[in-house]
Amino acid sequence: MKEKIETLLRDALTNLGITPDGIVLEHPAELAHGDYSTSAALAYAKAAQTNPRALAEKIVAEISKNVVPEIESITIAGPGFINFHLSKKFFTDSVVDILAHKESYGKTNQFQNQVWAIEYASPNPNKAMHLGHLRNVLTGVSLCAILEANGAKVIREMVDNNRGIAIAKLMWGYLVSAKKDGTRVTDIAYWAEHESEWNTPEEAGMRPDRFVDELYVKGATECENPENETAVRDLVVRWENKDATVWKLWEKVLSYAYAGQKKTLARLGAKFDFVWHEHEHYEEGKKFVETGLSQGVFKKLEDGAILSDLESMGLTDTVVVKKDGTALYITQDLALTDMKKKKHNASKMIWIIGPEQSLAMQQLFAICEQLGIGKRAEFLHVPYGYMSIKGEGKMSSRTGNVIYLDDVIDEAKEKIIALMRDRIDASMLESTGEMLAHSAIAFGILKAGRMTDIAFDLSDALRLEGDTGPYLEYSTVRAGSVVEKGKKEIADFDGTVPDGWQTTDLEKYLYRFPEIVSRAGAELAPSAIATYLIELSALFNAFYGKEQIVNAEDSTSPYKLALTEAFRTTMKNGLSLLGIETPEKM
RNA sequence: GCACCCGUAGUGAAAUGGAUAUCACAACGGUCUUCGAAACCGUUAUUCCAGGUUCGAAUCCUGGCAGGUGCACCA
Repeated sequence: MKEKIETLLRDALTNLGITPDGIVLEHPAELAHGDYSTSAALAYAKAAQTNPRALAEKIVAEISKNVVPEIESITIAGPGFINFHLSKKFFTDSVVDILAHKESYGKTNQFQNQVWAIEYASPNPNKAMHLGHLRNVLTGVSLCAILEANGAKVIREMVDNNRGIAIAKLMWGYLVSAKKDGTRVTDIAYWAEHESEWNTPEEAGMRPDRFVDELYVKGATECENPENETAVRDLVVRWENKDATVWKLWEKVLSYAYAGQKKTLARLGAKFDFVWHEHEHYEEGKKFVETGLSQGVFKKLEDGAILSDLESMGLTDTVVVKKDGTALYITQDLALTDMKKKKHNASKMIWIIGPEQSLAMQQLFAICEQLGIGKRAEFLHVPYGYMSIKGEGKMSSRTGNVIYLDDVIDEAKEKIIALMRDRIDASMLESTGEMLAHSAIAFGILKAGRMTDIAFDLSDALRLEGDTGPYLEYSTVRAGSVVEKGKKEIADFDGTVPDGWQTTDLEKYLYRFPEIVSRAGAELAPSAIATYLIELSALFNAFYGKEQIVNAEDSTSPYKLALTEAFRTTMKNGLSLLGIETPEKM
């Protein structure tokens, strides 16, 4: 429809002797101003040497020579805006279209035949997931869904940083403090022979991630004592030398970490096609550095460290290998990027990572280009705004100012279940509570612009009224039960506009959904979806309040039901692009 | 010092360069014997400052001010 009107405008302008170099056609903010609006008359008035309103009238006269059935009327308003009002039939047809497409309504093909490899989440396996991970995971889940809806083949990836000093601290914490009888053991050989004397998370009565979290903190604290720190460093060295006993211990603690993270990630809707484990590629990076050195991409400093040469790329330099010859994050990222690219043959590679990594990301991309791993334009860092805890300032795991994700979800769930207890079947409480808790938290984060800093307020995130996930879910579920009640009448809808029907604002919004999906994809903006869903729900709830939908006496009732079902379909599809599932009842 | 991000009602947020800046929370006042009140209807209140570009600026540019982040051998 949009293209159609644009063509009409372009032809009209050409006929008037104006060469249009671009036409702005948009949905006016006010529905009363029509369905599409253009400012072309304002923009081209000067070129036409006339005033905007006069030009607008000429354009309208020109367009009116053709009969377009979808356009009911064209009006001129304000300083010279031309407003297009679409016909009742157009809206009814769009409702029919939604009902026909169901789950696929809203899909576009703007990224057809493109492969996007997206890295997100990547929590370190020595800690339980906390609020600091939240925005990353939710943004990633949503963007993957949005890109898929726009036709891309999406590969979801995570990097598991499973080696190094932090993991060694966790191993040490487990060794010295997880023994069932509470005694302290530092001899790893003894552990290997008497594994069953150590607690499992179940035996300790803890969730595995929290078990790990506690042991890591214990290990980190122990390292304040130089003697212990030496022992921990020794673990790293022995691990790198593939000492079988150390590897056994390493695998043991990691298995607990993975078990915990897997659960939390699943609760947030995060799925992965590939997990890259650091231990499998961390040594590869140095080869790239050596190649780069011989090609003159890098230079060696007097102290032995190897430095980038990025001045020509407009970036500050960074060390790629330390003076002692050991690797840095960027060293292995070179190898990893190369591996990812070769594996997926991706047209676009995306890193969803916090904004503080911005410079490091640009450096990585630039170096990859210098080494011929890929072009800078194929790589994209997608950052997001900071999140602070309201009233407490920045989150810090060091100061113990940590809020665990599972606790937040559980708290929301408890509150929701209390509310639903009398209303729905007991067997559904758990799963519905989980869905709604997730929706409250996910929507609370995703409705904000991606780069907007958020002050996370726990009580605000657990809210159930207003601009919230549960509000959207409630609207959708309520629509569902109306449709259920009128399932006989809905069959009477014949796809035509009922007599005496006045087009509703709800219809004027429903058909825009695919445009919103397209914009969310182009701008990598989940918030575009979120904002649309709030507006759509408000329109449905107002419609619901004003109209009786199921009414045997009312000849428009079948269409109202069809409209309600179209709303429900659009909401479900929209929510799923935010990673949010809709329950049947709540 | 340099670079990047941000600044919108009391609070949290929205707004592809468009018309009277939108939504929610909070506050105040209404609406359940009738399809689900987690809802609806109404009232009050907002673009950091100064220039500039433009027919038109919360949005773009310049300069301030305030906040955040990063800047080579940490992860």
